[in-house]
Amino acid sequence: MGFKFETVKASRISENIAEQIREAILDGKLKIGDQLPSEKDFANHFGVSKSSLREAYRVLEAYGLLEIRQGMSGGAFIKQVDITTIKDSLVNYFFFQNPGLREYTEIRTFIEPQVVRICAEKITAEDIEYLENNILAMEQEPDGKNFISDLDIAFHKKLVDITENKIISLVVETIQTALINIKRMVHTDEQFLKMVCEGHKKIVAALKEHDPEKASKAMLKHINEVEKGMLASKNGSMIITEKGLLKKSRKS
Amino acid sequence: MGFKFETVKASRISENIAEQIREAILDGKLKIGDQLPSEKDFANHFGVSKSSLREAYRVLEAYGLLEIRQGMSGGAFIKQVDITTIKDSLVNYFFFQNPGLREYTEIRTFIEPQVVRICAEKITAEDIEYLENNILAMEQEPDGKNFISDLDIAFHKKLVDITENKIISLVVETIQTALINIKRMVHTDEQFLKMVCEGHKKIVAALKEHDPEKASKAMLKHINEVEKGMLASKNGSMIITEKGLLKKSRKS
DNA sequence: AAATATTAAAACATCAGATGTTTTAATATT
DNA sequence: AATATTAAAACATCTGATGTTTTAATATTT
Repeated sequence: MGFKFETVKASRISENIAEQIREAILDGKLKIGDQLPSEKDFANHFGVSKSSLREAYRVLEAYGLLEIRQGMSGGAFIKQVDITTIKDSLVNYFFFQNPGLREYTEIRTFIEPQVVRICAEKITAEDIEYLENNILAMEQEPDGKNFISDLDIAFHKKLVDITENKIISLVVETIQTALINIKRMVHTDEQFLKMVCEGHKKIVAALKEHDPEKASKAMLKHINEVEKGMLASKNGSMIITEKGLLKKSRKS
Repeated sequence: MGFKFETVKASRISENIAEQIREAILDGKLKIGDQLPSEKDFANHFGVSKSSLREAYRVLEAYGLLEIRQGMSGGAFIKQVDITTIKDSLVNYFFFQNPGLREYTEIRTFIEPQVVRICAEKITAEDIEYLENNILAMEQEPDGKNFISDLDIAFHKKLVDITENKIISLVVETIQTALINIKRMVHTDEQFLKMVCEGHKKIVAALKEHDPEKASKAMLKHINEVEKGMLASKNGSMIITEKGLLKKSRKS
């Protein structure tokens, strides 16, 4: 025939309803905070059973578009999709894709040096103060643990936020979160922590001088050092490799 | 208290079940293609009603982790999350974030010039043939329409795929898709189309010479030209601006 | 009068069981 | 051998009952 038809999925009532509501949101007909009718009323309105409507609500809730509250003044309310929902679905997606550490590092080396280039121009005194406090906190942390990870995420997130680019924010934050999950599995020693702090310090120093080139180079160096550090570190059951990311070497 | 407790959400049976299954997948206990018990059996196993189990299945389906088929040898099967699921959730997310055209262009200028830099080294004769055919097809297309968009996506996707970086692929493909949706709303004239083709040609030419620097510059120029072109184009009801992306100017 | 306790109602959460629809494998028919 | 029929497994939907949460209104106590 020279072309292919799209595959059609048998329409399920709940899907139909969920899609109608989603489209109403995307068309601007339903706004954040708007309350949908109660299960009973809405089911009647659509002429379907409560179960079908409830399934539609569950799906929209999974999309992050709906918040459902129990109780007297409860109900179904349109909600802004939050970044956690997105991160979760990316976790699901990347679980099957299983990117290598190299892939994470590569995209970071593309984006983050450019990010700090912009930061070098736009950064304010308060931003710098925030970053310096962040580094101090990281240094004073007795023995790493996961609190460090949060500080690390916060550091890179702060820089990205300065660019005021929501897409870049999402991308960097997501990668950062994924990397942290890997880091948690390996033993990050004193030396690794020191290396991270030093890297961050040099970046901030360059930003203080409003030197884009210097900041960019410092960031690039930092990212590559972190990768090297992660490849070097290991613990009993996990190994991080460039490809395959992490393999359980445990024989159970 | 010096710290904050996490907010707890009242546990719903369906959520509990969905999370258990999701974790089994992420733990590798359930593999792609594995079939879950039938609604009846699994509900019995959990000691819950069929409706609760069905709601859990709906949620997992929304996550893209489950495929449910009707019929005799049907049932619930573990599925690899596909990119469409992710794109859809990003559409939901960005609907509320509403990034400006500038933000899309900016991250493209970060990533894609670097992508072609890698391509300049790794590209094969077949790749080049594919890209050249893509450009030819685009030129021969009588009057734009949306077929062009698919070719445009395919062109950039091909380049990204050469890098063999699944994360970059996802990011670029998602941005490309989002941009296409915007492009569809404005009138892209003959001139715009020609500009895109010329841009693509120059990129391919540089790749043929395996010149990373040249390819990178050509890509950067192309991306910026496309942005300029989109800002210039308009139709009756839509205007594209750097910020706010697109506004309906229709007074209804 | 103010603080506290009780109560009622709205809305979701769950359950149980009946009925319908889809899909496929097995069987029967041509 | 090809086609048509049938049976069964599994999901899809419906109905209606009961339980749980939450809040607002009311009553009670101090």
